[in-house]
Amino acid sequence: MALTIYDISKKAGVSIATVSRVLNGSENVRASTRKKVMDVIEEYDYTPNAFARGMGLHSLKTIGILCADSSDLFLAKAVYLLEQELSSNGYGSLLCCTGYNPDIRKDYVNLILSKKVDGLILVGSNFIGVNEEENLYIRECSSQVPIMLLNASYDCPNVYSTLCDDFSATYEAAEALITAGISDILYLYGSVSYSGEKKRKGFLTAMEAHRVPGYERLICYYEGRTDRLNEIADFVEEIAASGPPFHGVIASDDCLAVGCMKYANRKGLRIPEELSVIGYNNSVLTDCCMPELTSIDNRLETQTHRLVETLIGVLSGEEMPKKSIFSGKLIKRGTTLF
Amino acid sequence: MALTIYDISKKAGVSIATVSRVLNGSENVRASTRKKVMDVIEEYDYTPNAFARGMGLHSLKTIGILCADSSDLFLAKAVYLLEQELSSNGYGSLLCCTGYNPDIRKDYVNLILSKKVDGLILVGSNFIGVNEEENLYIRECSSQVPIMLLNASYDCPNVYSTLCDDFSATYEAAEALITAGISDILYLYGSVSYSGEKKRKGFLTAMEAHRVPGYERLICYYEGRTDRLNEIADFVEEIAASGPPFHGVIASDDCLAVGCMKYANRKGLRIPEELSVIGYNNSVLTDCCMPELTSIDNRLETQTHRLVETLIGVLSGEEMPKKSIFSGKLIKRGTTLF
DNA sequence: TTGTACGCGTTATCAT
DNA sequence: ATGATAACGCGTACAA
Repeated sequence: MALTIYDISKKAGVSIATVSRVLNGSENVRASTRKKVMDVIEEYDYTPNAFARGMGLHSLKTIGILCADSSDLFLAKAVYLLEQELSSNGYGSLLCCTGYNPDIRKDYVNLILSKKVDGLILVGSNFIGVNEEENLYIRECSSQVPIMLLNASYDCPNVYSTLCDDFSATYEAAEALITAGISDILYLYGSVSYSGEKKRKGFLTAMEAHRVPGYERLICYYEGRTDRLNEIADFVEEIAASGPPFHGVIASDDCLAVGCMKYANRKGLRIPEELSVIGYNNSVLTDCCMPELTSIDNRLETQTHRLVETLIGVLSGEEMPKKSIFSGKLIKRGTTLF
Repeated sequence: MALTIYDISKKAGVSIATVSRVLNGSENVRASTRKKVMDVIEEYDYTPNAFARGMGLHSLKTIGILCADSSDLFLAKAVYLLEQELSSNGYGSLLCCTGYNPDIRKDYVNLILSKKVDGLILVGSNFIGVNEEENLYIRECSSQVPIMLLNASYDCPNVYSTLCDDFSATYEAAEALITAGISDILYLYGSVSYSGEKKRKGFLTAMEAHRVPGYERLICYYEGRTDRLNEIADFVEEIAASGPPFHGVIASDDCLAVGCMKYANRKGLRIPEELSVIGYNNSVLTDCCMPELTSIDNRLETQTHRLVETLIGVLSGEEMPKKSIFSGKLIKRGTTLF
């Protein structure tokens, strides 16, 4: 059986209150007493019982991390970085993968909240729907613990957002293609989430600004799983067969972009001479295809760092910015002419 | 302030013991009483305090998941699958990424153990070192909670292993290449872990069995990060420049294999005509390169399912197999001639 | 500076 | 079937 604070207090010849004070770094302990207690603690390798401690402190120093699918390249990296940041701040990470069905999100949130986490991080913009009523569950739970949004934004007390300016990043990517002489651009997206909509609007705003006619017909939504590259290629092949021609592609995700490259490869289209491709997320996939994929970097490391920094601040009772926005960056590689 | 079990018992006009019985699905409650209590619980949306509950049950129904880096393709998928399995068994997942430095592993284990998890899953074979003393920390902590190894094996009470027969899988891959007429094979590996050594031995045993001369010079260890594909390509380029020629590659990881493909691409080598490549893990990377990568599937889904099944059994006090071994499978794609 | 005593919300044990 | 009560291990007023 593990030792309790009572055992330690007895062995050290002090009261449990003193042991507790030593444990929690209180100033009001004589140095000699502290040492006496510390010696016993170390001798017996004593660790306070986490449950009892959680009960007293109303916290186990644990943050809930919710994401749709932690095996997704982008989300996996985000989860990893968050865990690292939290860990170095003394917090544990309770991971929970919800899948992409928005209807059951609420259940997962309640589940993880029932575990008494100190805060909640929602990773990925698919936690924020387009219409208000989808997001009510967030408003509800924000009364219990601070909610941190990564790659999304929602205006609500006790909800903090960290995100990339996906609108501008996509706008600039589209503009770069147009400037390079390519204005028949396929815009391929795979989710209608918060950031997904920002990207799409960035694209169509750029097309409007440059008065590109008929661009709407080349805005296509791919519903399937983004890790099925061949199915993505099939999808693009259908578009190419039935829709207007295109010589550029902007995808809302690197996977979709690589899927396009597979399509091009099947058709013998040369990249970037006959087809320019721009992805999103600047993931490891950008390196593994030939030529290497031009992609938009959303500064995930910067975002996760800031997010956790903000969270720790909130938990310490400090006033923190409700929204932190970073700008994305187009990383130019071999799939574009510029 | 959240309601307590006392509040509920008062409102329902019963004792806290009865409320607790209802909560925990005890049989010894009259149906009418149960309904009465349930109504109050639902009306006030009562949830038991997790800390107090943990204290009573000595468990918060949480499993610790340790892995080196959850953003690694293979590990990320493993973590995801484990979380799903655990979740559907009513367990939460406390994730902790340790990095690849074995010296600090022990600290992480103690840290996560101090959070009172019910069990520990060590994901990836790099938790098991080649010499016994490296693994002592596992022996120590196995007295506290059951330890589950994914993709590794270690003989010790209360430690359970689930793994793929990497030796045979690699042996067969090497044999397949040799049978296809390619016996000058570069074996590229990136870790000296438990499974890493099994793979390597599978390779060299196959080479011995087929009496391939001088194969040792083509067994190469890449020390860098496996997500730096261009650096891998640089590394292979050096080997090609200074070492004996090779017309086949077997890599211990898909990333390394794709790195080789990048090298081939730089040199204008045709795949598979001039260079055959076989990867390991059958990850999404196999699809994103051209041609698609032949790879060894280690049946991760099967493994994670069995691992959690075993863990749940152990936690329920059942007798469970100490070791579950599945056979790998060579998934043939475009980077090999067969 | 140190100790006592209580509260935290459960589950478990023993009566009834 | 139900209730009263004792742990569980720790933090913390409050007292000394």
